[in-house]
Amino acid sequence: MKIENVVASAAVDAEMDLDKIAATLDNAEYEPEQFPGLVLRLKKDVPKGIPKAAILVFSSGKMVCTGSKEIRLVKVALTETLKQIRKCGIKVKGEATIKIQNIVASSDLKSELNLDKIAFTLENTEFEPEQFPGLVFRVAKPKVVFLLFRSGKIVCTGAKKVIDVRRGVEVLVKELKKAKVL
Amino acid sequence: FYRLKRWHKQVSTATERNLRFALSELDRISSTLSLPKNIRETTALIYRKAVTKGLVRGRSMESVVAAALYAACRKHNVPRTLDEIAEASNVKKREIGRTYRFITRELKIRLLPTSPIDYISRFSSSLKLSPLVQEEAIKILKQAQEHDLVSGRGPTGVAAAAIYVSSTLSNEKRTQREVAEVAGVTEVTIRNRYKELIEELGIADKMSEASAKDD
DNA sequence: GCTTTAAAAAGTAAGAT
DNA sequence: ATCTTACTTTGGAAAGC
Repeated sequence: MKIENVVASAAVDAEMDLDKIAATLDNAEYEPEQFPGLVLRLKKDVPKGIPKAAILVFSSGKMVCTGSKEIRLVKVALTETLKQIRKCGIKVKGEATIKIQNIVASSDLKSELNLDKIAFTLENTEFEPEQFPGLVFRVAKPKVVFLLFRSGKIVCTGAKKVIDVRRGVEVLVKELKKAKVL
Repeated sequence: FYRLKRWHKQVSTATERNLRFALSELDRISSTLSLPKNIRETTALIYRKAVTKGLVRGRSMESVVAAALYAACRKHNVPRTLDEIAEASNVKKREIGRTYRFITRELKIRLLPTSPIDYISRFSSSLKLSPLVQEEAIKILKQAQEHDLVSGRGPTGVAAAAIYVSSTLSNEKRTQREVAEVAGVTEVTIRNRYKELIEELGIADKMSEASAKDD
């Protein structure tokens, strides 16, 4: 499995002056009429060790970090975000409290899938080719959702821990084998 | 007691009013799509179940009617595309699809994916193709199913490709543009699907011979 | 429910060349 | 005809409508 994206929420104990940040940083977008959060885009900078990510900053000091390819990089991105915010003259104490909210991963079962048969055999699935070419497979424990494609490529989303992705794949494979579709 | 009585009365009145509006909306969409009575009845049945389960809360009545209609057409094997229903109603395609998946999940209605075969007669009629060409298109689709060339692709695109191939193989040729028009897909899609069909089904030679000739 | 963010899968679409 | 860009689906948080 390859992690493609990590979404995390974070918070710092400080009020954010979004107008001030938007006026100071050129990598920030702020359209309060459209969305209450300020969008801060970090571009990948290998020498500085900065990963690509997009951070939504709210006036309450709460934030959302998206786009990380590794769990570890969420903290790196948020640390850089606070650094830039402080550079705007806003005082922020300490580090942000981080909580991973969603992990998106992809993989390849290395076997073509008969989605019609899977949809017909398993109840926890949805398959509407007119609307989307992938089959939706919901796993209760761990609570994750898979998108299965006829090529055998799969996407896992909804996981809050990396181990949930692994366990989810185990459940998925077990179910597919039980239904003799893999 | 009076209070409870009045509450019942108000609820049933509100429900009836909702149902009346829903049925008039259903009639309006049905007539623009000229759908038969049995489909309107199935749609009304699904809509009533949705209301009973409180599935209309939080979304527009129109979207639920449109979604129920989409489901009813599929159930009777005379599918209308989301685009067609979106055009006949004032609901966006995306919203109808979401609502359809929602009520279908909640009411535990499981419908098989739409088969391209169910689109053949309607598309062929629009193209004024003979029953012979239609039957050939259906034969191609059955072979396509065996070769797993249907699953995961849009049903209308596959149906359009089959019609394009069968008409090309006959003396009732239709252009990709004409077929694309009635099927509501692009010529690029027909091209992608029909190339896959003739290659996998081994009728590529027959196709190139046929397209070289005139009607 | 919606709005905004990011990313993958595969199919389809639209506009440009 | 082919390329590029973009939209469909899945999941989750943020503040406000």
